[in-house]
Amino acid sequence: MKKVSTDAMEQVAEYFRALAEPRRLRLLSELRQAERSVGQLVEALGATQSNVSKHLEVLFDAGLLARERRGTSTIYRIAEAETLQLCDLVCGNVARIAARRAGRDAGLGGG
Amino acid sequence: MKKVSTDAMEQVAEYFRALAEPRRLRLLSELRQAERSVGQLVEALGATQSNVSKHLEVLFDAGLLARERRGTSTIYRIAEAETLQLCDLVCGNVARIAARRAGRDAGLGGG
DNA sequence: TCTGTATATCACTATATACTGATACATAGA
DNA sequence: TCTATGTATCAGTATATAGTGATATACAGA
Repeated sequence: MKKVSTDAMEQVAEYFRALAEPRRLRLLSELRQAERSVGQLVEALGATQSNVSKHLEVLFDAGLLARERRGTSTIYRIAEAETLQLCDLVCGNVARIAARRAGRDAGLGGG
Repeated sequence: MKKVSTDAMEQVAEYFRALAEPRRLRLLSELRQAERSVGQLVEALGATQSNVSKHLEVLFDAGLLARERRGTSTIYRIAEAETLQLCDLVCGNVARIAARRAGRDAGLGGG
């Protein structure tokens, strides 16, 4: 009888929304390897500094990233290991869905 | 050295985007218990038929739901068990982030 | 075919947000 | 203080999408 409140539903939706942008996934992918400064991430993505900064803010606000100042730089890193676990799970789901579709398109799965 | 393509990144983002709406999470929550017709879901959510139908379409397009016609009704169900696993993982993450914030607000975590 | 029911889609409005260039803010060094 | 560098934020535009009521489509029964 586990009932999920509307408020919790909104928080979960916000969490997903933070992950619902290719650029932000790129940022997580970069940070997966090691912590990085904003400048390094701008370099890696080839986007504007303003844009990267804003995306980092969204991920930080959602609780996905942690940050720390070192001199004039801000260093970002992934806040929790579970975030990566989530990305892996989703990648698996997406791959499976793509495979299912491919099978259907080829007429293998039957309908 | 696992490199993720931009195309895959967009697909994953689309997957997350499908989950980034409270109403769609409500729909998944309903369908978690059992398969349902559109009408039943309209009743359960108290939303308009047009709105529910559109959200179901988004979830279906993202590969999260399966559907089947029975007479004049369309019956929707969750396509894969992994989808629920994902929601559970995210709920855990959100709860942990909320707890971390609460601790910080109360000045327990130190900064 | 005609009627009723269930669902999907259309036309439209309102809102959110991704993006950019310019600018403000913060820190380091001379 | 002045200059340089790194980051965050502002102002403005373009686009995506959530929401609605109205309408089209699909099926069941008489």
